[in-house]
Amino acid sequence: MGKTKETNQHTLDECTKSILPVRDALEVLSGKWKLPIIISLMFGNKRFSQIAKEVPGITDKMLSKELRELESNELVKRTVYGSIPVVVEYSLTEYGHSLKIVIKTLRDWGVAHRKRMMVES
Amino acid sequence: MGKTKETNQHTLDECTKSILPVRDALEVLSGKWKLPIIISLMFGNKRFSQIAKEVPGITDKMLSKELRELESNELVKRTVYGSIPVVVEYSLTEYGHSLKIVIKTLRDWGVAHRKRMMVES
DNA sequence: GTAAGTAGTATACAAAAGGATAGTGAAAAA
DNA sequence: TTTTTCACTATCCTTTTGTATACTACTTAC
Repeated sequence: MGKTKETNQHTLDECTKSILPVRDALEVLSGKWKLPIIISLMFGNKRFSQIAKEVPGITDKMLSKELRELESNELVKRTVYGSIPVVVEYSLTEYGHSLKIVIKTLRDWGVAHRKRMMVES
Repeated sequence: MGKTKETNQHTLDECTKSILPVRDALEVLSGKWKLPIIISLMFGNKRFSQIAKEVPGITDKMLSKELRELESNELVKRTVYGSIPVVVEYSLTEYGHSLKIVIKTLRDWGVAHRKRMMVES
């Protein structure tokens, strides 16, 4: 009786210790568009319309909203050049680049997942 | 002129090659609850109400919905024992366990992210 | 003169995700 | 006898996400 309860408590603690940081990460990264936008910026600094072309399916409204969120989380930097015509460049911050390994891992899993789905169908 | 266009086309292709698999992964994993549920099952097979206790804040409705989706993607297995009372056990499939590295990477980033936020405030 | 590109914003709407609360029916514990 | 446990489902509601379309004001190219 005591044993079982202690064991449960122990795994619950360990469980929480894993869930909380993952939840912190998800708060910043979750949604359909943030990671694709970051991936596009990993290949170089881009302007608004360039990102729009490279992230298939995104609308201007979503891109603008997501860029603002990424900027407020210090993952992306926005720089304005000149005034006529206005040119705006987006780039990854150093912190944004720290997501490289997360993206690589997720990408590898995604590749395997797609293969698996192909075989099944 | 030709050079610039070729270069752009090249990075666009590479970019797409990264975005598509990440998008495949996100389709299965995105949302607030799926990864936390999987983490809870990484610590052992569980019954419905046990998962509900270990994933802080989740409602029965969300848990039931997410478990069904995870099952249909073959990440989670649902087993019914006996009939009175009904006992249902959830477990990770082997495929579900392949997410271990994804979760570890995300967790590590989340830990660093939380530290960073603490320092800032 | 017209179209396309620059970086977005405004508006209206539909769909999906998530939250709060209550209820089911049978059994076992208080 | 009332409560608790089990594994959910039902209903209603709000918030978030996403889509579609049009618009701004200026410049360059055709």
